[in-house]
Amino acid sequence: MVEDEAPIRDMLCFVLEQNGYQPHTAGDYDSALNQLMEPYPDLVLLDWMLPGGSGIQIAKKMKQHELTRNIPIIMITARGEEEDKVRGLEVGADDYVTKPFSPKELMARIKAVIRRVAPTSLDEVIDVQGLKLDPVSHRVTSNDEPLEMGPTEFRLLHFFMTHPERVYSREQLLDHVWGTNVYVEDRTVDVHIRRLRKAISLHGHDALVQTVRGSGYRFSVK
Amino acid sequence: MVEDEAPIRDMLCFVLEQNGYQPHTAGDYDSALNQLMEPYPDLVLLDWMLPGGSGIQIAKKMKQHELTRNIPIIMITARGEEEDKVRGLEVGADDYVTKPFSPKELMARIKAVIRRVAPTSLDEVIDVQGLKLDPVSHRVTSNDEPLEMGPTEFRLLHFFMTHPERVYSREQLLDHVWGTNVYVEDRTVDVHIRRLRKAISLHGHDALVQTVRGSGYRFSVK
DNA sequence: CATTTGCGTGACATTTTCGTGAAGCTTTTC
DNA sequence: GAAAAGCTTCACGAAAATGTCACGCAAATG
Repeated sequence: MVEDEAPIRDMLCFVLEQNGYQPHTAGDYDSALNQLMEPYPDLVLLDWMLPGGSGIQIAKKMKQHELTRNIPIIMITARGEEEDKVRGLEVGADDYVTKPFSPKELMARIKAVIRRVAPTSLDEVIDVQGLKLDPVSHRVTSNDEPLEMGPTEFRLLHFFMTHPERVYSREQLLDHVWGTNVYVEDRTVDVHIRRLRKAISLHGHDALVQTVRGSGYRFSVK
Repeated sequence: MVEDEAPIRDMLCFVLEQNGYQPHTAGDYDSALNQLMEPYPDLVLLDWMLPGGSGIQIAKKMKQHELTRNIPIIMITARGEEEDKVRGLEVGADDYVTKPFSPKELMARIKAVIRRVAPTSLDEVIDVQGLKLDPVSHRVTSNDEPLEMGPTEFRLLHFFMTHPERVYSREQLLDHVWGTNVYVEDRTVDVHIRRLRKAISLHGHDALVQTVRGSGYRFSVK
């Protein structure tokens, strides 16, 4: 949370902790950028009205660097500051709340953004019915037997396992797994889906990658 | 979407369809007003710079009539036209975007407006008497038992469940579920209605899809 | 009650979509 | 710098989905 006024910081911290989050705060530009890498946040609450107008600077910096580009941003604007909203959304903020806002509204937006962007937390071993993926060691096992796959298949599986129970079109998968602004044919996804299925088919785990005809693919336990 | 320039219309249509919306377009005042009632839109994207300054006229007309008063409006303005923005918000626009705008910004605003106006019905599981539809995972269950159906039947059911207790003619259903400018026979709807009923008949949920003789179909709990 | 109108239903041809193997090219590895 | 591995595209066949029609039944009409 980047917010220069201490009372508001405290209030927000209280609300966030009440809801099970672990807020880290920053009051100015430098402090905010320092905390981007350590501790790496799941979401940034960014006050747009920082002294010196540095809110937009922070957002821009985040979008420039690979590691912080995908951290979702919710910006906090004052009512009526329409220009700020426009610029914020242009820069890539995912959502915004307008001061004054109710804690309930803020929580709803945080949950919505996190659910959309990163349903599962990072850097922990993900286990779905014995199919385990370790983002740190870059290993995948099926009932503790090691599996082999290419880099793209690994990223694809990682994305799927952190975003389960949700349909993604081929273009969305290209955006999330390949990266934005990559000109690759839609159907290329099919081939990697096939390779991924083949790679994790050992104990029938290929059934987790499901085709949703006309829409895309889904990673699901059901 | 009311926009007089065809290239921009096409671009916006493309973006909207990519994001799962079903845009209907109008290029002028008359065409726009005609489409307000049929097909009844969930949201109006209104270009403020229509020839003859008729953008504001459309907004005024909408606010005068009972049935169109509550349809949210997002207006599209040129950068710097502050007076237009002020007048637009006075007349009752819910939000605005400034040309040129990024697709991401437009989508964020559309979602924000829809969420504010109709908190439910977006990305949430819809449950009608045990018949559940999850727009995110693209799943339908009847008393928690999974149901199978084709893409068209899914879209049809999704439309029905978000617009219950209201009769729709075959042509209206074609507009909303198939999309504009599709030349398909009216009677084709019958067949898909039948397939939908069959698909959700597990626990008698087919009774929710009702025939209104001479008028069309209705999704209703009564 | 006879007729007309509107709707349900099964079948079928066509189109769309997806899985799959192979080939060519690029990147990485040793 | 050569070999291996990986990525992308293409082509083809299989499967699913779609649109249309014909027929029969049921509801409205008068």
